[in-house]
Amino acid sequence: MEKVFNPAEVEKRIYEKWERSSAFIPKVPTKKQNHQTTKQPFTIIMPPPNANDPLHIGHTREVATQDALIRYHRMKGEPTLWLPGADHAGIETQFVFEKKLSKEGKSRSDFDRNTLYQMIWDYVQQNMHVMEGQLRALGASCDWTRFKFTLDPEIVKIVYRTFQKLHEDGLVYRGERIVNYCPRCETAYSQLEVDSVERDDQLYYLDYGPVTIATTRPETIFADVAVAVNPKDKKYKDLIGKTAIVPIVNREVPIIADELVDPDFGTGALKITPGHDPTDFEIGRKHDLPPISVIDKKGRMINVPEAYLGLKPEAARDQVVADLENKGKTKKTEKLHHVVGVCYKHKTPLEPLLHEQWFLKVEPLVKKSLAAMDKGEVKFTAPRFEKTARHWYENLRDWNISRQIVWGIRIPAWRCEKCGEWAVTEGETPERCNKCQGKNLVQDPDTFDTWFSSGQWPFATLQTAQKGDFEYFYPTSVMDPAYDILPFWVIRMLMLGLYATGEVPFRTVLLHGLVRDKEGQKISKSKGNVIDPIEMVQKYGADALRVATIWGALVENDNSLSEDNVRGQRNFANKIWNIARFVLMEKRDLKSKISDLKSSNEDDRQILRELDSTIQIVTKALDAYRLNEAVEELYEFVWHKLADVYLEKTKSRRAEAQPILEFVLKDSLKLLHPFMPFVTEATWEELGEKEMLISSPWPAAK
RNA sequence: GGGCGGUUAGCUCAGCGGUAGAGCGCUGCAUUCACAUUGCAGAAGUCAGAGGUUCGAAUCCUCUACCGCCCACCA
Repeated sequence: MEKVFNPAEVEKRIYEKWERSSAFIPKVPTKKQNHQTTKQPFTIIMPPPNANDPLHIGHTREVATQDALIRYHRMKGEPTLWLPGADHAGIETQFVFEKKLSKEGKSRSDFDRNTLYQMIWDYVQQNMHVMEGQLRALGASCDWTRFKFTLDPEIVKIVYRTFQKLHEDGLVYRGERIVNYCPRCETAYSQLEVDSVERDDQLYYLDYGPVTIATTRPETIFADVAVAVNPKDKKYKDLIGKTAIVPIVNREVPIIADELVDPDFGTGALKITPGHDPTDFEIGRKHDLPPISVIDKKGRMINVPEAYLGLKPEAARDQVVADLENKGKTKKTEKLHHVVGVCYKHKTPLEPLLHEQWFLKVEPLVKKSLAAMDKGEVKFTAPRFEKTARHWYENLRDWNISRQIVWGIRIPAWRCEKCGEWAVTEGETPERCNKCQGKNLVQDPDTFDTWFSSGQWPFATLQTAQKGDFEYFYPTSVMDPAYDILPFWVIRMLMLGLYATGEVPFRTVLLHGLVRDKEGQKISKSKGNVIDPIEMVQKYGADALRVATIWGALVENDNSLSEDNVRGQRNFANKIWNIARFVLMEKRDLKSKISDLKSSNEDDRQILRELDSTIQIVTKALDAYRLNEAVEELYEFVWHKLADVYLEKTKSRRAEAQPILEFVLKDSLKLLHPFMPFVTEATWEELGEKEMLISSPWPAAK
């Protein structure tokens, strides 16, 4: 044995050995066996990383966490499945690709839809293997034979089917609504893809005849259809039912009453612009006032007097403000500090616009999800995340699932050009319109929101991986993404999983924290504190990096990663290796069994007692997802109790202690294996064991 | 404005009702006998503050002060 454990030399070989041996593939019992004494399966569907991106340090923690659970349950003899995959990450990936195009002086409009799609497809295929190679380098013991990509045809088919079912059940509808539209990205976003920034704007008090209204967006006055006041507001009581006059265009509009108006804001009178404001849209619908659009999808003024036509809204605002002042219609202005929605990609202000989209009616699905949580069918390891999930469900609005991009699953809906009726299918082009028999059907150019398809991931993967997988492995055991995608993904998986299968998609939700830098700062490119996991693996070994991401903080909490810590864990791996070197220096009795371990020596008895207690603590900690506790306990036992104390004491009676030393080392390797798979397997090899450690049984306390 | 957390040794964090813990860092000593990617010894904390519950509180409750994170259609 080398004096120092060299991870770079063994990791690749060991990973290949595991993979070749089919150790990652679960042994699914036959039905007959399953009725007897076979253990329950343990399943984790891996949150699919973005196919186009290399893994970041956060993925290391995710892999370390899930792989530890997977290896532990596998060693306990449960049929264990960890299903890997990749996500097409619609908007993210299309934007990265468009950036690349723009560097070449091109844009998406230079290509037709199919060409663009194919180009992105090729680009993603090129990069997908990077991520897979990195998962291997980290030691992820996932079942590659069941690998899935969110755009695999069989997955797409499932997504189509779900959409069609939702449509049939009336849970999905086509609606013209105010959506958050980014004129720069030329797509609409959902509630979740909107960031907020605080800003100072002018609040203009404008003369609308009998009333004065306050607005930050004077350029939208061309789209005004009413003025609204709160019905309880005494000062306007007599004006309700009368008319106000929109300045510049001198249009008469009704003065209406609606409780959505806050009497304490501005003058208590609100101009109603249903085409460009969500609240106004709602008020407009209640009062049967049709919306008018004066800003188009490229962010230009339309349907307005010549002087403003084609201007960007900001320019139009300046113009309108000037004209209002000339006409003496501006009563006063004041500064307003408020929050505006911006595009989460570019931070450009979003334009609330009318747009036809597919919406998912969320309420019935929310109800079922909450009920499943009430009944304990899904459990959160941290109560605070359950609170967050409930809070989300209670505030969720209908979900806009259409995106105006190419990269994704195209919505299987066709509109009849003749009568306007929509036909939704499981993917095949319909022959004719169901309503008018018209033959001219045009497919919706939009694609699904990525989260709509990934929300179906647990059942979509299992229904298409191998025959019988869904029946055997679903509902899965643990779902473990980072907590920051709880609202994007977890609550959607629960809703869609319950809807499509009638069962929860997972029994336990374990949400892990983020990896931060050594000062506890968030890791970001702009801060320049990114840590490349592969660089760390090459320098210190995968085991060291993995343990460092688990060490020191609860799974659910954020964890600071410092290179010092990684180095410390590398030292620990070396310590393990050197304990084995010490043990192997003595001639060995290969026949020694546990039953031979009756020793009257007090040191022997003590280390065996301590081993027992370690087994108990580690097992209990793993069952409770307290990985840091398990790892810290093992570190203490192996380094300080075994190496520093016991091993030193055996030096005076070396041969006699050999069976105990060997026994304790082997059990220690088993206990450490979920966390440090490479060094433990490499050491196990040196001990001359026939069976691989990955397939060895988990130790039991006496 | 709403929600969720945090405040424990220089740093990063465990502990969550019974005499303050870990890793890293720091200070001394040891020097090659498995490992210097080492060993031994050590310094270091009124557990944010104030009240309360309890025989007993870092741990439970209330309030206060800071610090985070998430959400939000007062135009």
